[in-house]
Amino acid sequence: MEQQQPPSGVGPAAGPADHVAAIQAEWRRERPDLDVSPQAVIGRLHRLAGRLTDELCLVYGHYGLGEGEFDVLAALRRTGAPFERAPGELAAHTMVTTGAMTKRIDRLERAGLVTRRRSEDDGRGRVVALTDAGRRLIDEAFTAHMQNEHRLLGLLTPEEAATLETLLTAWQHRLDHAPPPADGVQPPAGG
Amino acid sequence: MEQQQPPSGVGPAAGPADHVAAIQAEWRRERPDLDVSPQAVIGRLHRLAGRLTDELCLVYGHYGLGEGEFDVLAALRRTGAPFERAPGELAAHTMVTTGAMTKRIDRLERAGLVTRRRSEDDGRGRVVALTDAGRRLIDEAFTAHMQNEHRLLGLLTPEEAATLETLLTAWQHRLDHAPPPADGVQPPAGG
DNA sequence: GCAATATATCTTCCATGGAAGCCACCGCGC
DNA sequence: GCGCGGTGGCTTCCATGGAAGATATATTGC
Repeated sequence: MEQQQPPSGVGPAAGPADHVAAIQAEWRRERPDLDVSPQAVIGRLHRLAGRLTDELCLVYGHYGLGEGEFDVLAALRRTGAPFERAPGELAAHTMVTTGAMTKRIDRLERAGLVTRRRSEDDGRGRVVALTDAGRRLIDEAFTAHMQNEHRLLGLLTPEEAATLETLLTAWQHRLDHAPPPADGVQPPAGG
Repeated sequence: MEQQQPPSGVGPAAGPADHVAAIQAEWRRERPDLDVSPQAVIGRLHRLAGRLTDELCLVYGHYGLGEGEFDVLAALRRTGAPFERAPGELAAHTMVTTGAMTKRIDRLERAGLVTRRRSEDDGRGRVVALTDAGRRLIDEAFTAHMQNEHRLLGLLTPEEAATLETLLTAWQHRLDHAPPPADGVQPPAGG
C-alpha cells in the first residue's frame, strides 16, 4: 500500500491509479485542511457497488425484469411453496416502502408473473403468489443471476473474497450497533 | 472458507448472523442445486453501500442538497478556481447522462448556487460556475461530509480499512479490465 | 353492537434519472 | 461561402421510488 497516493506534486496528470485517487488528489490540492482518506474506502465501495449492480441488472434485463421485480420474485421464490407473501412482508424484505411495493406487484401482476388475492385471515391484507410462469421465470433468471455473480466474484481469489466478506460483515454489524452520531457532528448551516 | 456457512441443519431459526445469511439459508433450502456463496460478498457489498449512502445523504440534506446536487457542487469545487466546468464534463465525472445533468444544473441555478453562461470558445458549450454562495455552501457541506465519512470509517480499524481499500481497488481494476462475459453465460429465455 | 383507534394496502403527487431525439454550433472539404 | 457530418446541451417522455394521505378492515373497550 505504500505507493497508494502519488508523490505530492503530481496533479491529475501522471495518471493516478484510478478515478477515486484522482478525485482525492484534487481535494488534497484544494482543501489541504481536510483529511480525505476515508474516500479511498467509501468512494471506492460506492463506485464498485454501482458497477456490480449494473452488471447484475444486465442479466435481469435478459428476462424482462428490472431490479425491483427480480427482487420481489426472488423473495417469493425463496420463501418456499406455495410461494406466497404479504405485500408488507415483501416491502420489508426488499427494503422499499409499501407504496413502491404496490407498484412492483402491479407490474408483475400485469406480466402474469404473480397473482394478488385477499387474505382469508385478514380482510385488510393481500396475498401475493407466484404463478407457474413466475416460478419458471425466476428459477431460470436466478440460475443465470448466480452464474453472473460467480463470474464477478471470480475476479477475486477465494482468500480475497473471504477477507472481503469478513470485513463487509463486520462493518455492517458495527454500523447497525453504533450509537447515532453525536449532535454536533453536522454543523447546522443549510437548513 | 471452510466455516463460512453454519452447520447444515440450521435454518432461518437459530438466529442467522445477518439478513444476507438468512437469505442464503433460504436459497440453500429451496435451490440446493445452486452455489449461492457469492451472495455473501456481493449481497453484503450491495447492502452496505446502500446503508452508507443513506448516511451520507443525511448530511447532504442538512445543507438542502440531494446527492446529485452535492456531487455537482463538489466536482466544481475540487476543480479549483475559478470553479468552472462544462455540463458534459460534470456529467462524465459524476456518471450520469447529460440530460440528468441539465436538470441538476437547473436546480442548482434556481437555488443560486451556480451560474450558467455560454462558452466563449464554443457556441454549443456552456460554462457552469459556482457562485459565492455555492462556494461557501459546498465548502461547509464538504467539511461536514468528511467528518461524516471519518465517523463511518472509524468503525473499522486502520488495518481493516487498508485491507478493504486494497481489495476494493483490486476488484474494480479487474472488473475494468476483464473480458466481457462469454456469450453463453446468460441463457436466453425471457426474451 | 358501536365508537375509537390501529393496521395493511393502495392512491396521488412529486423527485430523480435514463433514452432518444432536437437544435445550435463547430470544423472540414471544396 | 456553403453543405455535411459530428458534438454539446437541452427537451420530452417514461420508469421508478418516496411521502403522505385515503380507504377498508381489524381490534379493543364499553
